[in-house]
Amino acid sequence: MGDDVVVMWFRRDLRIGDNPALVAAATAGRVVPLFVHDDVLAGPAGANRVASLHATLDVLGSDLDGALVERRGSPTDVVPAVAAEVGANAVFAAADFGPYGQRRDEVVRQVLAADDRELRLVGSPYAVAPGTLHTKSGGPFKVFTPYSKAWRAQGWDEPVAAPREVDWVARVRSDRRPPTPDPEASDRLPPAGEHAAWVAAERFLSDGVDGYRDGRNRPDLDQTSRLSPHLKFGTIHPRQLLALLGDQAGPSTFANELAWRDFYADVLFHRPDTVRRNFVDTMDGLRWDTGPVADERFEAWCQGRTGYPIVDAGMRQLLAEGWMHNRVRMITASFLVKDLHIDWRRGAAWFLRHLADGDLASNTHGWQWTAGTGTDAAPFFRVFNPTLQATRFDPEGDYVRRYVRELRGLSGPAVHEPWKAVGHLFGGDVASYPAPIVDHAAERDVALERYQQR
DNA sequence: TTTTGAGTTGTTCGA
DNA sequence: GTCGAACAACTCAAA
Repeated sequence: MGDDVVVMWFRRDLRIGDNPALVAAATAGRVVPLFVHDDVLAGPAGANRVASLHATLDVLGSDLDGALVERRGSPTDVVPAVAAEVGANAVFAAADFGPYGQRRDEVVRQVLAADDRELRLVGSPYAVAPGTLHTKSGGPFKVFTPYSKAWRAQGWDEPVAAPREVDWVARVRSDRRPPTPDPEASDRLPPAGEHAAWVAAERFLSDGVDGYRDGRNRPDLDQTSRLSPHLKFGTIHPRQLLALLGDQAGPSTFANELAWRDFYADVLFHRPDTVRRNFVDTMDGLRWDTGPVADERFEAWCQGRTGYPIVDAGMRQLLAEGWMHNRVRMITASFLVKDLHIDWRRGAAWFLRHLADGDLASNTHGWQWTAGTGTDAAPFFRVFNPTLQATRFDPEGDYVRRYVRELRGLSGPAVHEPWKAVGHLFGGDVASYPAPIVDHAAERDVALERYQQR
């Protein structure tokens, strides 16, 4: 380590342990740790994700003894400016494979190069980086199962230790952070930062992972990993989780979920257009409802007032916590697309805004899967029945009662079908709950017809 | 080139 | 209540 100064540009890898870019930076010289608040990325981020980001940066900042530099602006201006300001000959970062990140990094690379500085991308937020795996004929995978086999065969690196000593450059100026849309949002979110990620990971892997395969589908139970916000901000890396799983990683359902994350990142990397466009263009003729009635229904869905308790519970959990149980994400998404016939893009945008863990690749392709426009487009006749899903996965109705206060007077699974209850027998609150805004059986037929006609 | 088997997460119907 | 079949037919991945 000489007198050289380098910049470590943190993006979505907000941790010190197992951070290959940081190791490379620390080896190259004295390090200026930088985070750039980019208004382009902040635009679609709602209060929950902004609060989650700020809380994560607070922890990282204190872990770095206050050396973290936060600037606001476009990274294509800010990163070269900071590099020039501190006299850095190189900027280190983990690669970003998203559509915007790819364009941004290419511009940053060029601007830096014009000043004889280097952008060095080391590592990625994935166990297997997008673009790595190919079918035998050389193309990208479009089906998950063969991808996951190649993914396991590929394997992943061991985690790297945190650099023993980093010579952080102190006292570089920071900008004021952009304002938080909702200052109270952080009170509703789980603890952020690298240490909290480890606590969550060890809790889950020591006593949760066994019940995960079946329990993860039960929103009334707490049997998911709750690691998605940490994976989103990189306070933990999937490679670290796979190492903790050890020999169990092979068959485990949880490792499979990590493979899904990598798969969708790979799909988006090869098809950046699918943020807006259908992955399968044979679905482009699908007719979506628009206009005032559709807008009113969309609003009812957003606010959790559709009259279908499991849907409303999920949508209210999203607003309250910036997180929704995965099974319920599928139920609510299916309801928007198949029962309300509203374009998956509107639902995807709403989710991305309000989810603290909102990830472009997983969110986009999760929605496309539900809409039947994405990978595995064939079984388009798969329409979730919200009441059947509710009774199957929230058998006692505990999840619904947690988020839909009006229905707390209904006990057991009766809460899933309030239209069968006689309001006055169960106290006044049930009467204030909306009647179903559409009839599922009828809308199911409409959806099937549209999918056939397209 | 052709063939073959398979594809996250489902629902409904009828026996 | 439980079970298997049908749903409609397409595309992918590998042999």
